[in-house]
Amino acid sequence: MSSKEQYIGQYFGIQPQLLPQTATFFKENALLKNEYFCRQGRNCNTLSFIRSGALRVFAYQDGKEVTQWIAAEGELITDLSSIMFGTTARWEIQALSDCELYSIDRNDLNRLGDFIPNWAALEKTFISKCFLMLEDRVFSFLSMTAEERYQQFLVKRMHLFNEVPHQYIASMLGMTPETLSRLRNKNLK
Amino acid sequence: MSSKEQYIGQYFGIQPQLLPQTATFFKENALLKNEYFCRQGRNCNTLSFIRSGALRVFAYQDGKEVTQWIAAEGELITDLSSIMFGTTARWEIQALSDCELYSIDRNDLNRLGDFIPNWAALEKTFISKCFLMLEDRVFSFLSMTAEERYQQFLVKRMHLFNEVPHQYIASMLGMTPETLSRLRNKNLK
DNA sequence: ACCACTGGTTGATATAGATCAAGAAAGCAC
DNA sequence: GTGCTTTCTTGATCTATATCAACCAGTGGT
Repeated sequence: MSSKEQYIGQYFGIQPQLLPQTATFFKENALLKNEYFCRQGRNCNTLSFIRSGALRVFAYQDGKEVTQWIAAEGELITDLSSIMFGTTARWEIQALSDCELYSIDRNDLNRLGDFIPNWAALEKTFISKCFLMLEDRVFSFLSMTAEERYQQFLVKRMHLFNEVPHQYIASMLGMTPETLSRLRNKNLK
Repeated sequence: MSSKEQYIGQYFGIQPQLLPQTATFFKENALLKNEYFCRQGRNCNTLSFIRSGALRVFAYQDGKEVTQWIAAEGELITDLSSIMFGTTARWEIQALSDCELYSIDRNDLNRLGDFIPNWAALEKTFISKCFLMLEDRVFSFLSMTAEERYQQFLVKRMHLFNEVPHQYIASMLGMTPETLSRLRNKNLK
């Protein structure tokens, strides 16, 4: 089984016999560091598995960039509103490093339902899991200090520290780079 | 068309001719103030439209109650993880006032797919919208001050101020009741 | 009417984390 | 390597918001 098939199977729980056919819909492509996967206000018609590299989802607020999320190897990236509802994208999505992707466009994504019997249900399941993850994230802002969010991040996604600039991690965690730096320092001692 | 059918049609975009049959799955029931709709750690097998009243979704953190969400008239309430995946509930959900509900249980919810052709897709759409709402909420914690979140809340859900204790709204917005009180005071002048 | 209870306000103080500013390190180009 | 840019760290200060504490205003029960 190709790596591509493994990614897809893992994410959506597609029956093994349908995997090869499903996988043909996903095309390999690449992004160079700093290239945009998608621009706010334009359409984003692509959903991709990240085979290597990392991307950051952000938006501007009062002239500053606020990082909403960082997606890395083995994860999915898209602008959900655009891919699901055909709206313009809510987010800027930019490659933090050279990226290799397996990508499917909006039309093909919708066509998957034609031969995967329970495709809508699989999508529903997938989006529900994303919802629960965001629910946890909201709760972390309601109930935790910056230091606790940092600790939790260490446990869940420590590997990102070696892959992407810390300033973006700080922003994603709702703190300044200075605060993140101090927390790291404090924890090393 | 009954009010029940209107609620359901509005939320899920069900074809008018299927509405009466769909509506029969939803049973009217009521909760008294302070009664629990669902308890953390137990199963939550119900999804309900709120016909009147309000409920609060919360969890305990360090012995304190942290309010994740408040749902009011015209909105849906459930513990998504429990209803979707059959897990135990992540949240405590309690009536803030006497509530009238239209409720469907997990089995019937799954049975809706048997005669509503594109039911899974409708659910997918619904959950996606919830996801986008949470995305906005996360962004509000990343990029806004307590005062700005309060202002945004005023625009979106001001009516809740007259329906539920302010301490829960404060918690949901990620601030203390004292801070909310001061912000309100400041804005009246 | 009275008491008890819950919820809201106000003031004084404390503190986590932001901001501002200056260096230090680490990448990257040539 | 040498310089140039980007990122990270450290220190000094400031500020939004939390905490603690007292008090006040409703509301429901008896």
